[in-house]
Amino acid sequence: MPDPAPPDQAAADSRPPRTRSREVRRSQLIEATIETMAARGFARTTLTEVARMAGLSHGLVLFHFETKEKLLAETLAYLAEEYRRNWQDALAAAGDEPAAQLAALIEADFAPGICTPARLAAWCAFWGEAQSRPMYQESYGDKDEEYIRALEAICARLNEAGGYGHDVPRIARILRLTIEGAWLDLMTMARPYTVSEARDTARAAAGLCFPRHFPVGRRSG
Amino acid sequence: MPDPAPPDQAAADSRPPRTRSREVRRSQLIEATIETMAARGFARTTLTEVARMAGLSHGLVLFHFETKEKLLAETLAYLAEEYRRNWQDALAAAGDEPAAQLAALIEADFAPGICTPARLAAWCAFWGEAQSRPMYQESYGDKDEEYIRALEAICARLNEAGGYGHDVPRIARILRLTIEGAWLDLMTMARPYTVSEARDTARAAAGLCFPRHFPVGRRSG
DNA sequence: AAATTGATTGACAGACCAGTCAGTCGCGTG
DNA sequence: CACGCGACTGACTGGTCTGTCAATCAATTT
Repeated sequence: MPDPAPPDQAAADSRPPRTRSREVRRSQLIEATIETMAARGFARTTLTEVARMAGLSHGLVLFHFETKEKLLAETLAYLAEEYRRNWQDALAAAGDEPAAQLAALIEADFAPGICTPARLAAWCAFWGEAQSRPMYQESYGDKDEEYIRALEAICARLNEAGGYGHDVPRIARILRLTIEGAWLDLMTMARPYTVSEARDTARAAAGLCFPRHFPVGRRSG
Repeated sequence: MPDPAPPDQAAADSRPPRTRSREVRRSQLIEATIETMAARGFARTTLTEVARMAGLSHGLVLFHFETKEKLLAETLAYLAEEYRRNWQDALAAAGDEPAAQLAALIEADFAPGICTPARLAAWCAFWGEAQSRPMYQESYGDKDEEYIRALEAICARLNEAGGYGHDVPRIARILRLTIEGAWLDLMTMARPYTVSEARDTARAAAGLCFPRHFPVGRRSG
């Protein structure tokens, strides 16, 4: 029933306070969870720490999420959804050419909103714990499968257009592993390289797979 | 691993019992730690659970390792050393041809003694927690750097021999990411593929990088 | 202004866990 | 045989963490 929408920024706070506050708090607590997991890892992430990161009491975390388990599950779902929307939007904006689509996919995976230190670290933390928790695997298992399907479709079109004669699922897997791996290298490596170097590595892999579509870039401008 | 030490051999007990028993127990407890981490993840690995997995009391774990932290650190060091020796032995046995060396490296990474469900899962668990714990990163940071150096050296020789004109560090990184990624896919994927399919993917990546040395694989052998 | 409703707090309870310790067991030695 | 010593056990402790709850606060509504 609340519908008034004055576009004033101070007025934004005067929106229906109960229901809206609920969503604001949940997002805020999920962000705090990501930060905490990045800083302390999965095992040492406590509700008290999450609450302190958000500047709130730990009772409130339970008020909004009921259990710690649910908070973590929702945080993972939040990350997975954010990731999915990111590449899907990029793909939708890339037009119909498969080469442009693949380039857009690579670009999207290293976009600054997604490829953040805290988010990378949180992904790693979840990922390490997930294989012993089926509930977590579902959240990003679906996301991965969708991504794989999209990538294979693009590779199939490139493969046909260029007459490369590749084993499409396998070539798509090599590309995915390079992208994901470069992504995670940014987190793992003792001496990390830059995001743009990671992206260039992924592009180089695309060049190996489809040289006629991604001309092998000597490192020039 | 030449010495998995199957228990229940009366002959094994005839050796100096105190000192040797100490080593046997430590290995046994480290193996139990790997199993426990694979089954329950890092966060839910408790000393009591490790002890029960080994059929011993939890007090004994502390007797041999002093603290839980040290147990985990030694388990990670154990895994890292096992991994390192595996590929270095394979490399040493591969002769002088860089193509054979690269093939041996790939083969070694998917060898049955190393590429075990429990070991893969334990690696994942450590890996997810490590980025918030510098002490862990050291253990496998060194190992990784050694591996990278070896792989780059091989790639450099192949690159020169075949006149490929590759950016060597980058091409070596693509290969490493494919190998590591395929390795971890075995753990992560909701619908996992087989070890031999993972290995074939790594070989296919080698074929993309060095087609004249790794003729695009119809299945050989 | 009083009442209502939902958000928020912090003290508290119950559970669990790492680490301690006093004592037991088993084997080799004097 | 008795003694010593190292391996081993399990009850116990102190601390921490999750989850509960009654009280409080803020924003509407009556």
